[in-house]
Amino acid sequence: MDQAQSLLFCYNQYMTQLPYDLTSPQSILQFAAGLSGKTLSQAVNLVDTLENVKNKGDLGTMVERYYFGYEPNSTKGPDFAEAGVELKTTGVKKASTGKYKAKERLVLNMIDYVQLVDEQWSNSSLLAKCRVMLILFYLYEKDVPVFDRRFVLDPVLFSFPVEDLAVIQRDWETIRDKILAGKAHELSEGDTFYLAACRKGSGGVGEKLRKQPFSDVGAKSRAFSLKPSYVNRIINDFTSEASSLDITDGSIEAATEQKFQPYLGMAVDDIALKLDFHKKGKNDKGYYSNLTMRILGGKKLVTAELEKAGIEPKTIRVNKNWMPKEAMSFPTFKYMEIIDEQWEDSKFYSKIEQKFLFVVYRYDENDVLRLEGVKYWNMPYSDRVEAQRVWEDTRRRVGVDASDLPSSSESTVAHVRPKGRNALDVLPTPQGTMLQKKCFWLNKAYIASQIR
DNA sequence: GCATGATCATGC
DNA sequence: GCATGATCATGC
Repeated sequence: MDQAQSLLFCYNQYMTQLPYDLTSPQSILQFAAGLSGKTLSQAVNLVDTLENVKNKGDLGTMVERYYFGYEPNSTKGPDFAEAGVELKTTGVKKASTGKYKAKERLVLNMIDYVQLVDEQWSNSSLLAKCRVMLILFYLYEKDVPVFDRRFVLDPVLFSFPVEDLAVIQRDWETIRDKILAGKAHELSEGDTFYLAACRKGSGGVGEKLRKQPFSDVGAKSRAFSLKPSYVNRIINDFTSEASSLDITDGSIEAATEQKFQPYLGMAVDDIALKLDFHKKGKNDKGYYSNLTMRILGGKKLVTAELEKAGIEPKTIRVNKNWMPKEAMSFPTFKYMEIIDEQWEDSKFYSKIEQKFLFVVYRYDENDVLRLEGVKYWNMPYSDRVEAQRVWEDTRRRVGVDASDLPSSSESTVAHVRPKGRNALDVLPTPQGTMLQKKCFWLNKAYIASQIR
């Protein structure tokens, strides 16, 4: 064994417990997200000697070996066979508009001219390998070694949308038909729309041409690939900028607030246009919350990342006098459980102990709703004492008569109110009745006093 | 206009 | 299928 192999051996021994579930695409994706905003050498402890630095190296191979901890294969099936996921690592460039664009086509797999003519689309080797792909995007920079190139977009677990699949199948058949006609040597990327037969191989004068089944003319080797324009669509539709909350200078607060900066003072309708995220109807109750999540995450929601960072965003709409339109709800509690709980073990306790990010939208003098500002907030101690009193009063009263719980007139801070899918969404009570689900709420006037 | 009750769309 | 964030709806 040379040094690289022996190090790798130790590494694999150490990694017998992989930090992700090999059989679960979601788990693999989640683990891949750990690369977001980082370079490979930041993500794993790479020893320079492991790879020949002068050799430009293949980032995809290195990611498989050192990040995911398995030895790259060139089998026909997907890289993560159990999960049916093929790993792709591809470069992007930053366009003058600031958006990321594909540096080049995304190569899927080599075309075997002889074998292809015997395949049907449904049993094609292309589909077998690339039905689901985990795509990682790194920023291409010419003179930077591959392991120092940064993964700039979130990874995408990609399967072809059905409407695209129809086009791709036609493209695939177009390519196969050309080989059937003995014209493999005439293949061109321009023959097709999304899927293309791109040149792949050494090229040049000494290139060994490949055999094709229905002609004696040798053909240059080609691979199935997704055209750059198609990769750009994947980037636009499925990614958001990585490191949106990847904290480099240690301040989660600053990183988060920065995300809101461009939208401060902007009318909600304009934010909606800019993010291309629109209210689905009068009853789209999650809209402002989701809009907030998209300001933070671009085209996708970012709940999980925020949770990890210990941030709970709360969207508050206020009128021009800064009075919230609504009270603030928390998770429901179970009547049969709360009676045996201690305050410090309760969900409400853990909620109000944590830090919130208040995202305030305000109706201006002309009744236009605008993003007014964001503010980190924790509940002051004296109010937590009052919240505890309300909670303990609730626990006591659930035991007596669960239908009579603290209302908002009984405390300046919190009250109890229904919160369920509908009137049929009920839970058992100690009295043997079924009662609508309820939760703790922070009073409207209390929130008003806090955002002032 | 406010307190209270009822419910919606969404993500996991 | 359900918890969740949040808003809508209603009656006083």
